[in-house]
Amino acid sequence: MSDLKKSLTERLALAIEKTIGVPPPAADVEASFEIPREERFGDFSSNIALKLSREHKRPPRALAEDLKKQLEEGLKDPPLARRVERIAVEGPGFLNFYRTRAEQASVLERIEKEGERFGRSAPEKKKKILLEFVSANPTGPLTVAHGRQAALGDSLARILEFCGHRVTREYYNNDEGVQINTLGQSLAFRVKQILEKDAAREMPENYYRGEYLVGIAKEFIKQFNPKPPHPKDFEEKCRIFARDKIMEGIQKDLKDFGVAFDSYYSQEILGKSGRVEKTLETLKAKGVVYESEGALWFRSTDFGDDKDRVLKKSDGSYTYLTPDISYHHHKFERGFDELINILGPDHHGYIARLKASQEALGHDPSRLRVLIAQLVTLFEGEKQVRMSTRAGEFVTLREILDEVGRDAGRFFFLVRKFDAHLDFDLALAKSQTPDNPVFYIQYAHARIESIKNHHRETSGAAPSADSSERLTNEHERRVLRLLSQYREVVIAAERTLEPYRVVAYLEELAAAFHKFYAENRVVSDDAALTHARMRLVTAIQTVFRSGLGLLGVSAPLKM
RNA sequence: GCCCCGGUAGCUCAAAUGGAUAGAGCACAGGUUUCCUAAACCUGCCAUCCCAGUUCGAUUCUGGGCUGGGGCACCA
Repeated sequence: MSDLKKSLTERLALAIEKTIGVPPPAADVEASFEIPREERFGDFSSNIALKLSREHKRPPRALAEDLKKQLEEGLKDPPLARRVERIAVEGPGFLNFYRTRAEQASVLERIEKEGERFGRSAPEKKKKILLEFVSANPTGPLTVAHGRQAALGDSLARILEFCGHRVTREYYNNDEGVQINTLGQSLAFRVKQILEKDAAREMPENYYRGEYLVGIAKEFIKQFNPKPPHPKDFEEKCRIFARDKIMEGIQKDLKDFGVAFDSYYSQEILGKSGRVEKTLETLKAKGVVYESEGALWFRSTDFGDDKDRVLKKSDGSYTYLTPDISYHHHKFERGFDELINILGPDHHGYIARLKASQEALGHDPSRLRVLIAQLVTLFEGEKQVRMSTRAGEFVTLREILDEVGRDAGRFFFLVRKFDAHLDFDLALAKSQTPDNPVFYIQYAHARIESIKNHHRETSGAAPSADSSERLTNEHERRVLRLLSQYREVVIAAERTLEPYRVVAYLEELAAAFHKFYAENRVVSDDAALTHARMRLVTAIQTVFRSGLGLLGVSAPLKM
């Protein structure tokens, strides 16, 4: 909350007390403030009169007028003096606050002073957060779906860090289990296929059929020179080889996508640590585990799940859930205040049981937040690009990187809120035209750099006086207003865990800048005006750099 | 059948805990450059799935319907 908003909140609370006799809850007053959608409704707006009118049986406009009178008393003195120009009652009973010009322009000073830290705010509570994302099984290359999760997770981490939290980016590596075994068998099959020229044999339905295993098979042959008949450990060798090769590829893709994990948490190591058994014992001790039909069950229905879940199958092996429970238990034990998981839509049924398990273990389930990133549909212009994992064909993250590059890729993955389906138009992302929002924003940033260069070459000394009061036309006011909203946007993105808010903001700022630029010369004969406008565009550039940084998109100086 | 996410302009999406005349971009039609990058700008056109309810006020909340996607394992 900005200090002006805070002062207004306090003043308004006092005014309410004087007008209706009782002090209102501070939270209600604060919540009544918003930044109006439209500029003509002022810089801040409160709907408190509308809210109070029912309870106090007074028409909202009349009530608002009374509050306005009380508030106007305070405009002559600090902290509101020279900051609030006027207060108006508008619409059905909104109280609208209009800042003075000096106050509007004061954001420039703040940006100059704070630089890239501008927009940061001290969180109410600084949290230690574990953000788990991607966590794709190392059975094949990363797909577009993982791309979205990677972009989302990394950007979220940047936003949370910007807001003062400590974030650990973690990848849970499912490096053992049924799927990895199948992967090993699939590679063994491919190797034999090559060595024994046995291409006619049908690959079993459940095997990983993607072409990428053929390449890995060739590498395997080159390295080990295996000869039939294959020894007993052949398949095991294949399993390890395939798994590790694929994981290498995944890590390379992530690196090239600009996503760096702080840690990779191995399911295999977890299994060997004895932690899973310990967690199971803990659950047993809590009395939430029972035996039935030869299997071991978790009574998750006690914690709001639809049905109870099997922990240990009747064949003695664990389900996927069991080590995962242990893993999340360990996350809490490692001292994180909050856990955030980003999962694909196929996992949504999984959330309830995972939360149930953590509650059973004595953790507050609300400290585990699971974000479901909805599916991505690829388009090439109008035409949908079909993906089918089963046939072993899918569009990979690598292809996105090769086709549209890192910046456009990341940007387009972030452009919608994560719980909405995403249409990703490859043709648009590739295009270098004004319809492409990435270029639109980056171009604005580069254009400002160009103005700065021009200014450096043509202008002499800067005027000493503060000339920001010269920024009065509609474009300049619009930009100033947007700049002062940046902080609120970042805070909203932090609260909702939605980076797309930053995207939308940057698009708006870019539009405002381009419009300003089209109508106004920055560098002119008027030294004071030039100075003021240089400050303005420099401030815009700072915010672009900051905002693009939160998305993990570069801010080029030249295009 | 149950659960989750959706349904807003021709298309893709916004809209703060229920607020003011529902905003953008694309597409379409037209226009703008002696000047800091035309990768830009300007003008015009077009919308809340349906039916009730709550409310001073509903895209937002409630109920019912229609509709798109995903999920409902001793798979991972």
